[in-house]
Amino acid sequence: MSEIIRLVIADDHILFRAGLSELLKKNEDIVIVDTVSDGEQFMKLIENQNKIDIVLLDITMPNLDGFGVLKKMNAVKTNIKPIIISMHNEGNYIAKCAKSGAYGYLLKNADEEELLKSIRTVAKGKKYFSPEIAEKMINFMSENKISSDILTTKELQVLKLIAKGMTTKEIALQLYVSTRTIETHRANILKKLEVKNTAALIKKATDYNLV
Amino acid sequence: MSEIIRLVIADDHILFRAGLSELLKKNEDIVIVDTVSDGEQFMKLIENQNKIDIVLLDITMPNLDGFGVLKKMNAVKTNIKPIIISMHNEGNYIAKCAKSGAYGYLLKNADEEELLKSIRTVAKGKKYFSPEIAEKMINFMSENKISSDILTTKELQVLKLIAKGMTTKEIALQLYVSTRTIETHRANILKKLEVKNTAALIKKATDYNLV
DNA sequence: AGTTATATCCGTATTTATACGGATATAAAT
DNA sequence: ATTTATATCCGTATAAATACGGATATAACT
Repeated sequence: MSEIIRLVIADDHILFRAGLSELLKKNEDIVIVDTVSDGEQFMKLIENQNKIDIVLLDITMPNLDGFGVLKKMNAVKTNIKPIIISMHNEGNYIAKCAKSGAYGYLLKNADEEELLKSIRTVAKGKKYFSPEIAEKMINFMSENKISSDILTTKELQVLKLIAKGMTTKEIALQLYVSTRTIETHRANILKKLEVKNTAALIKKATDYNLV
Repeated sequence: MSEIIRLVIADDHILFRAGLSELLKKNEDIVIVDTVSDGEQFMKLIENQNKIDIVLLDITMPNLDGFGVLKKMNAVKTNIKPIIISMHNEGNYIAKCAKSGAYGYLLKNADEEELLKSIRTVAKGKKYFSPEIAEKMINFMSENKISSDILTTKELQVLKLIAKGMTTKEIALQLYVSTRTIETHRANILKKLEVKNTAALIKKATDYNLV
């Protein structure tokens, strides 16, 4: 806890910003450098002021939202580590933030302990995603698990080879059957998964984790 | 801590099984119903014995591995909740397990606290993935963010429409350009992503989260 | 001023994939 | 014993995708 953590809060809700400041102020190792109410203000801030370790970043903000900030920060060279604070708990959002360079993701109803834990973990350069967030991600990822038994084993085998980029002819050779057989399999697979062509097939198959 | 948690360990490493048993035995709310050394044994066990709440499941086992067990358990009606214990910390594995119905995922070098926490959380019917695991998943998800800039915006746009199952002709109509233009785009996309056909393209595109 | 990247378009040809309408053998299920 | 599902195969035909070879206009970068 020796090092001082310099922190900025970017959130358009005044009360939330204030409450968060008060709450963090109590900790000797954390200094609130500034608070801003939208992404543009934040970007202006970091142009002049680069002694910032962490920004607590809201997703939904006017002018420039959290995603926008993440994007711009990727372009600019900076070592400010963003932690997303959001009401959205859909795995959708979480993955998107992670990909955009977020170091953490907190729900607004997270408790103080969780908040401090994430700040201190991220300050050390490590990413932190709470078990609760992990659960959301898991649920998001495991939603799509239907239709793994509507295909026969042969069809599934063929599907996997298609996904590897093999043509009908190549598959037929490898499986020691006629190309017509594979053609029939393909037709049946398309029908069963209710798609019209290979592109949609592979999209669906990967979405549903069949390949 | 009131309720008794009935637990089975499925792992082919004798010492690990034993150690785990000893460790868990100390807790009054946990009872080790049995320990087995492979998936087949476990499946036989649950045919007769259904008073099991949780199984600690190793991924790599002889005869029938952890994935196989998860799969079979999906088919059979049971309320045994599996927690994966694995040496693999690749997000790859974790996501696969989550999709196959795992309630938790622990690394073999997790500490006692973590283990108990996950067991008790899962016993309550909630899923539990440790922050460490969450981090791996995040890293895994954000690893594949390459090549989102090797495609031009137009190419990316076309790629997304291909993934939706649209044909070259349909895409051309929608974008008010010639089919030849879309053909060229397709060719360039294939070349850039180093794939030979649509199937492999969509596979790679989804893997790398481009669509 | 010259290169590079992007987006657009075309000809010719071949290869793959899809559509439609069949068939047969086998094993499992009722 | 008959139906059902699976896996295999074929003819004919069209649609779509891929492989070559080009080209032009524009904007951006050096």
